[in-house]
Amino acid sequence: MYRQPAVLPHATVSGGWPHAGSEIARSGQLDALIALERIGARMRFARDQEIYAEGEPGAAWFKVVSGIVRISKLLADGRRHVAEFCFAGDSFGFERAAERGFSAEAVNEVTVLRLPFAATERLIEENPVLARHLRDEMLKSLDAAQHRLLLLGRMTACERVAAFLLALAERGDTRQLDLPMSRSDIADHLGLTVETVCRVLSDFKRRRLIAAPTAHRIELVDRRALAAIAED
Amino acid sequence: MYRQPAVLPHATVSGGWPHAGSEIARSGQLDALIALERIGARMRFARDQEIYAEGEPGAAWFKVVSGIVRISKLLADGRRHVAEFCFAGDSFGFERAAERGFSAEAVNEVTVLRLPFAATERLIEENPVLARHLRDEMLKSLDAAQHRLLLLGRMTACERVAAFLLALAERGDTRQLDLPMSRSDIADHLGLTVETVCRVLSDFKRRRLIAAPTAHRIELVDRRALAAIAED
DNA sequence: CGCCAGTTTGACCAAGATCAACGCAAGTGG
DNA sequence: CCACTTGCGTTGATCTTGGTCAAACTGGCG
Repeated sequence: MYRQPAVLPHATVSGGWPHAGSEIARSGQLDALIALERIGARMRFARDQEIYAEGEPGAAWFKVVSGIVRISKLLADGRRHVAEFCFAGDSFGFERAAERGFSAEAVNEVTVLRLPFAATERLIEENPVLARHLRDEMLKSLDAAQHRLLLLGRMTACERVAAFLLALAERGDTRQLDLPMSRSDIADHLGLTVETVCRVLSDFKRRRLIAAPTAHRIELVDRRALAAIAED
Repeated sequence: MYRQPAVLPHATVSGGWPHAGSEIARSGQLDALIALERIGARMRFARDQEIYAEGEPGAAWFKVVSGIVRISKLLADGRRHVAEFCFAGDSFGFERAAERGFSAEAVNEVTVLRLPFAATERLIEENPVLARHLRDEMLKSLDAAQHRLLLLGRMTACERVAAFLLALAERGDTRQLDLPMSRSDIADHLGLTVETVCRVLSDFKRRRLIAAPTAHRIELVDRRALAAIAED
């Protein structure tokens, strides 16, 4: 559901198409990242600050350097939909339409690399490795979206929450994970209500699958059982 | 949610990045399609025949020439998830993983263009327009997936069915549309059960929003009302 | 200390799932 | 040509999951 953990400068990026993680192209991919670093501008955003808004023209795509970015959309009647949480190494904002269909906000303190479309386009002409890297990023997003489609279309509340926790754990890699996002962020991401998310978490606590010292720090006690719930 | 209608040889394809439909690149895009036609193999599939299976290695991507392709996945416990219906002009099967995560089957009589990854890779080197075309196809898929994420995450059964009908209508373009796929295909695509799909359709009939001479042919009587239900 | 936003819990409700018939049209075989 | 089967589609009765509404709790922070 979520992409590999990767800190930007030393990112483990995937190679050829369609195989991920091949060794051959790795150095080339690193070149691509260095090239991007040259045309990109680093920017910092504070908690809940807007990186771009729905409806804006949109002249650049982004790469998360650190922190978490929330890609979301507000419906007319107030319902909100959080399409994605982007972690360090993830790319976002390469949408097709002339106007942005979603807004991007910082969940916590965030640093991103802003990459203008025009400069990227130029860079691609002379650097085919970058084109491949970009394609790979899109495929990662696509994969993630497909996985989430399954989650939202066919899984129960428990399954969704379990899958969410496990996905986060795969990034943070430790069994102690912190969720900087609010419960309603999580709910809007999983297609549930705040109350349901709370109840499922409480249920997991009662069943000793997780422990929660604070609301935003969760320990995965019985990872195997969680995996069994999330299955697939 | 769904891409523009497009018959392959005369396809209206979109241009630069990220703007869709720009006139400038159209002829170039046509070149790309002609180039693809050269490396691609046309294949026919009968109703319910498998184009590729979940777990297969996957050495090619595809473009639908005619007919409808169903991209789906079967869960361990029997639940099924239909990720996408692909219509003439749509591309599918460019997944990142070494193994296919979904299977592709023909919904009705289907013709596809099979495009091996290796040959595509080679063609891209010498034909940057193709690279752009491919990127565009991926962005289309991504857009579609995002839209469906919203649908599955936040919309009611009525809203889903209305949106589905309208999306189909935009492709077929007439008010008379036929749904060659079964009710359970539709249900598994919308994250509902067969019964719910039936009930909603019956409800729409009762409210004179649609008429249904047969189960697989539906007339949109009050498109405006349907649009109001689907909203957004 | 008291306020405020976010979190948690409980009581109740409704949308949609499940279970069970039934209808209907297209085969199939006698 | 007609009984019989088979696979969808439709409808109804009932149940469950998760949503809604409301209230209590918690932890920062002025």
